[in-house]
Amino acid sequence: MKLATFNINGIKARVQALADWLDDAQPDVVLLQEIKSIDAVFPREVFEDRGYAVETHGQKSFNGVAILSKYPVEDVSRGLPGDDSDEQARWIEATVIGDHAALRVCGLYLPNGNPAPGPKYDYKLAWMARMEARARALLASEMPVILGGDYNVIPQDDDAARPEAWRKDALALPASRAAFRRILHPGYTDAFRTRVPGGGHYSFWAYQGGAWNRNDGIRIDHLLLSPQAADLMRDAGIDAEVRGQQKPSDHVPVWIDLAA
DNA sequence: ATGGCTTGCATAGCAAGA
Repeated sequence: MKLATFNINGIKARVQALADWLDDAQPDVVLLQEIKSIDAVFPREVFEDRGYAVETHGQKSFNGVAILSKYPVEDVSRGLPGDDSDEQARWIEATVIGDHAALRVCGLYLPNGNPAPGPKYDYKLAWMARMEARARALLASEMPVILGGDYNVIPQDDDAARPEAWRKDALALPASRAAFRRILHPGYTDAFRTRVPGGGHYSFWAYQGGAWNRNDGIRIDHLLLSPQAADLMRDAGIDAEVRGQQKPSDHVPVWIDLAA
């Protein structure tokens, strides 16, 4: 089973680019972020015609997450637990029934948090604390769990072409990195890191300043695997070439191959 | 860079992103 996460930066603007990548990469399960669409107008037929079940959790203009799956999907849950007043659409989870295992799959769009300090940064850290609680609860289920999405966290200096440029940014501040480690530490594995050590591998390049052509990127899209999911992993990678194609998102797909 | 692109939207300049 090939499972990917992809921040598409607006589904309306990215239908063609996303369809082209699906046809080329043939993922079985895709976690989408920043669909920037309400559920009612999400172009689900494009994906249903390709054999995907479509589950969305959108809102108007901003944020929004979705799951595409060629395998059956059960028990879909929308919204991150822990704050009933939070109306931002940043979390969706579902059970995907593979040929050999049932996986609990969570798609997430973690808040950016800039400018820091400030209320947006406070929201980011509070959201990460809620995610840590949910991640711990899922570990206790002993199912294979995948936490995939746009984390808006540069975990280490190796994950940025110019780490000094991000020193005071909400994506790399010590408190952001510590909160990321608190999610990881109870038992999750950063899938890409186990497969490819060292720097120079990114998942986002800004639209400004020729960032792609200068390879001035950051790695902020991650797939975290519970022990039971890590045991199933056969391979992991980043489809960086997608960033150089027509009308691209500023993020690219990050994927894993699972024996599931 | 005090944001140099890109997206969405009450379609005209904003807000938000990272």
